[in-house]
Amino acid sequence: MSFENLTDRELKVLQNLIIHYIRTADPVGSRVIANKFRMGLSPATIRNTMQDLEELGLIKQPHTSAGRIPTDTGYRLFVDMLLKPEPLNDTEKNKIRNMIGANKKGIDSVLSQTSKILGEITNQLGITISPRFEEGILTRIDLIPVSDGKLLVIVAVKSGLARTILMEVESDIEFEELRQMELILNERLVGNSLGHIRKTLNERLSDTQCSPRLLKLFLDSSDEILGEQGDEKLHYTGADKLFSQPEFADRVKLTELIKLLEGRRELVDLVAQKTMTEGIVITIGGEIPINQIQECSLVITQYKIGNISGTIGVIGPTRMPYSKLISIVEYTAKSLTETLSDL
Amino acid sequence: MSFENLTDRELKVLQNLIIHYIRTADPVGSRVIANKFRMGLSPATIRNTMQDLEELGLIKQPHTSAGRIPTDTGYRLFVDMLLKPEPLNDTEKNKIRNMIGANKKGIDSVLSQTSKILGEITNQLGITISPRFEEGILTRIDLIPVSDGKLLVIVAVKSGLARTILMEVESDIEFEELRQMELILNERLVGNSLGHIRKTLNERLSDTQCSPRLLKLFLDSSDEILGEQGDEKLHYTGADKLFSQPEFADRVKLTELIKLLEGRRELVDLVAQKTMTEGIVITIGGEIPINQIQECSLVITQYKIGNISGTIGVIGPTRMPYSKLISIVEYTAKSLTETLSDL
DNA sequence: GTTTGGCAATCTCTTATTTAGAGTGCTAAT
DNA sequence: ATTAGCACTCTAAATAAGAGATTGCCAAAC
Repeated sequence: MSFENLTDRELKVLQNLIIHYIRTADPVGSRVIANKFRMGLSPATIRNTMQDLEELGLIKQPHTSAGRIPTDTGYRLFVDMLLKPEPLNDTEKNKIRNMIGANKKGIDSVLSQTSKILGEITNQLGITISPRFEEGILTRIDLIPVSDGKLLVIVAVKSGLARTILMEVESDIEFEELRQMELILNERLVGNSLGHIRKTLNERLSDTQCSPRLLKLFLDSSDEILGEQGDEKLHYTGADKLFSQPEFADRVKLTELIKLLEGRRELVDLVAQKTMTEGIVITIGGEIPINQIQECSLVITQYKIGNISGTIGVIGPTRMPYSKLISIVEYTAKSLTETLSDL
Repeated sequence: MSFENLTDRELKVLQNLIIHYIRTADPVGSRVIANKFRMGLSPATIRNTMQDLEELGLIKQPHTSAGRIPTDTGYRLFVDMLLKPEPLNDTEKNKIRNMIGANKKGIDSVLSQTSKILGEITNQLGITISPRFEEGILTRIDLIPVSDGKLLVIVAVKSGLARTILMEVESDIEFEELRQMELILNERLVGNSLGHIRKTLNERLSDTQCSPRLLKLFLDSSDEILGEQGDEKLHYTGADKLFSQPEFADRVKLTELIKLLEGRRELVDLVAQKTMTEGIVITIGGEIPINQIQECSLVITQYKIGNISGTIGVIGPTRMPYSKLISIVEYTAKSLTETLSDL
């Protein structure tokens, strides 16, 4: 359904209604809109307009004789057409930047810290997902024997990120054997993205004449080494913020949400998929393909470390202050990208 | 206060009361104890005994005309003297072992999985804390230049655990310089525990004649490299289990608990401290020095990986099935230790 | 043709009131 | 020492009553 021929008045009423509802969480009546927003119209007139909006499926009544609340469709229209992003003031910007910069002990801790900031200043659930290593361009592989029978594989990608994997090997592997393998790997793989390498690994290494057992080991563990999806780490902070929101008054919903968060996988997949594109992505209510959070919205965006990207954002009830959140998430991603390129 | 001169009857009544209360979460009245537990005494007699127990501070009434519930002291006595550990059956044992073994992609994922098991089969909040690296005996240090200006430090300790730290260095460090530093570090530090090394680092390296700038860098980053407290990772799973318990009916308590969990640090410190000793440690209610969870109990124990130890256990309301939990936590720790030494 | 005031109707939310039930503590009898 | 009996207390659930909000619609006003 297209809403292009909505009158100005209808748009204005919808906008005010949503703004007010986001603030108060109470169904909004015609009187409130007429008085609080000084539209120069009587409640009765507003009522008529509201009836129209309801017929269009943009707002609804929880029950007769309550005011109206926005539907998902209403929020969608609001977000797409009526929303004016609320810029951050300097205090807020500084707070974000300082908090992200405060703790530079590695990317993981920065991300954890970032989810905390997001949670804190948005009053929603802040989430961060670690970079999709797959996208990284391999710059180097090292094979280091540590203790007996252990081999440490170091996969370094552009922009200084590195992953280490500890592998089990037969204990009688010769140093020279390793050296040679290392050489071949670097020769043939460097410069490509891990994801690409993983897909084409067999061909790339097919005609080598290095140690067959090492080769086999490497091929067998390729998923682990090169990063098969599933190792993106999810950080979330601010669950307590959601608890105090009226939409989570229902214990069952709360429980479901926590289960989802603790399960991680499902959420990571969802978010990762939604954010293949650049810029802020907003997903509202039923647009989310996960049952447990269909009364929630997602505001997410990408951050970058080198040419690898990851995702940050917030989850909260559909009744969330989108205009503010967009600015916050955007700025936080920007700051995060900067901080990460620093280190 | 000592409770050594409690009569058999008093002990028995206390025991039954606690057992029943743990099951039902309802204050237990004299009738229930007299009838359900076939003590051969009338409710009136039980009432008298209960009055004694109340005077001793072992049980209390939520209000007149409710039954009694145990106090923290009561639980303590119960745990120390009256509890018969409930052995696991084979099904349970298998489930634990299989689930831990199912996912061997590195210690972190095993620990995460373990917290999940604990949560699931105890119906409490399962927690795991990663090994205290400090206790590890250094077997080797590698310094590997990765990209320009990045140095990867690999710290390997006994039992095949290794930690990697990515460091910033000046980009014109020579290979030979590194090699030499590496040699010296290995020579002087290997064989000691990281914690010990950290404390004595300055003396140990004082009279070396290796690259001064590398030395300085290393000394400056020693905390990061050798493991200053603070990097023990906390995994927890099963928060939703707690939500459905009546003791968390109060939203505020729930919120506080979540905040605590998300804060991590405080909980890690508490648990780590409680578990310096071997064996199961049970901490009940007010014995916990954290306000937010004073109506909770902790059942924790150590696991080992090589000679390094970490902690696992459960958190739940003081009204928890201690006798079962002890067995579960104990067996899980044992299985975990085995699994970890495998890999 | 819009817009508005008026008003009955509807529904929720809050607060009281009542009632039923459980458990205690005490006393007197066993 | 144990127990039956009983008045008393307090909670929890059910019911009732009342207050408040908002709507939809109609007829009047602009």
